[in-house]
Amino acid sequence: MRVGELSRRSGVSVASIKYYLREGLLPPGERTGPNQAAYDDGHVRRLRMVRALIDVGGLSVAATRGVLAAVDDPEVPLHEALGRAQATTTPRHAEDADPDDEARAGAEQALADLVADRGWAVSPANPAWSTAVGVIATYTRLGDDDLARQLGLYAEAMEGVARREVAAVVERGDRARTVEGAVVGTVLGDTLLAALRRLAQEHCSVQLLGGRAGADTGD
Amino acid sequence: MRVGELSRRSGVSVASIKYYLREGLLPPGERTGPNQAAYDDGHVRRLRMVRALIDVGGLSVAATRGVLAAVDDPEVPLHEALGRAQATTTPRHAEDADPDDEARAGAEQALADLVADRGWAVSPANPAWSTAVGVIATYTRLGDDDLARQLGLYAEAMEGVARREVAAVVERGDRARTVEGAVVGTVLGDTLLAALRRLAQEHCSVQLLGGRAGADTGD
DNA sequence: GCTTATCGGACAGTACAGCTATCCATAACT
DNA sequence: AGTTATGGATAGCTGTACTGTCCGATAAGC
Repeated sequence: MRVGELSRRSGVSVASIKYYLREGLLPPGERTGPNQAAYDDGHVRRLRMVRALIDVGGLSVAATRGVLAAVDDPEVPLHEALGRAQATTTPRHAEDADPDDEARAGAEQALADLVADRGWAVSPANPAWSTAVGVIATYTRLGDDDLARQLGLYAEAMEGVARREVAAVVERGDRARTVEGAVVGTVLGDTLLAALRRLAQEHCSVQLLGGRAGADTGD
Repeated sequence: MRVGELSRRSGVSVASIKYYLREGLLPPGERTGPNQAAYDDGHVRRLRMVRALIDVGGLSVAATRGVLAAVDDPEVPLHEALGRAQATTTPRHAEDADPDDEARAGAEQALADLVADRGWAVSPANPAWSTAVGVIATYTRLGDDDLARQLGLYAEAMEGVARREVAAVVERGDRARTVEGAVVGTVLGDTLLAALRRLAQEHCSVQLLGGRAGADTGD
């Protein structure tokens, strides 16, 4: 198939397909002549994945490229591919380490304690680590310590989720599909969890505060 | 205090403060002359909150303005303010309802079943509803049904989190602080939960797959 | 009282992301 | 043979989030 059909089948405009080709999100088609190329179902799949990561997962084009690179490279062992995919999907909050930042130091300690309590084997080099530290620090800086007190609860909930997710990922055969599924699951899972949290909040809020559900029309 | 000091105390440049004033994220200072105004600690707090929502929570300036509008309006009852804050912080995935979209219809059903199973009292008008439907539909469209099978787990985890969060919010006095805390908790909580999920995944992945932690340096 | 820094306000300009449009020589359908 | 589509390159567009510059007015230091 050529771009026209690829576009029709994927719902992505030809112009955007060309853009994704340029940006390396979509591998070039197989050449059938000096200026002619053919695409296959793999391209349709890939295109759908790109749109899912960008539109639903909210990744940037650059982050998407990073994720796909990890998915594609068969050299990389599974657990590392997952880690790398994770790393590229975790937005980096630079923060640039203000040396005497009390809030951040406290947050770092709080997270270290939490991890120790739960017996987690994690490395502070994981970008998620500094993201978490940043959030905790921000929260305490805003003068609210609720979130800090709920940290254990959050960690427990996420451990339960992660355990089942990792187990589900591991018990599969095909590496390519495994990595792909894990990546999509990680990225889309964030969005899904956030949405379910809001629905659960609405439910609990109705229960406790009475009245109608909170989120009528918004804006 | 005037802009210069406000800038120093908040770490936000004067130019950005002026921008936030123009965009209505920061209320104008109290006028002390035809072209002179004074700011107070409330402005410092507000500015910190703006940066937290934008930098850490990843909200756009427009979304931030919506959130703050809900926080500020004392007419709105608490549970509705929370809902509206929620609505504005839930990114709208337009989707524009393709009429015969099988995946979406199935996803809608799956979510309805889930909500019924758990006995949640939620309205499909909640923007989080259509976000969740969109994610589930995308997942099935990508040909993977793991996430769909994990839906119940996700919902359970989020219900546990939400129950404690709502309880924590309700038991406070001051309305303004309550709403503010809830908003910040909702927005920053998303980021924190995502980060903790990744850390938990790393831990579980190390346990199950052996080898080093997955997220060494990334990209 | 005079100088110099700072202020608020308005508006133009910048940087980047993510497309979108146009052009052109070739190739494919009809 | 003529219309339409293709690959490839490059220019342009739209939106977001600032940043820089200019202005006349004011405040602060001497």
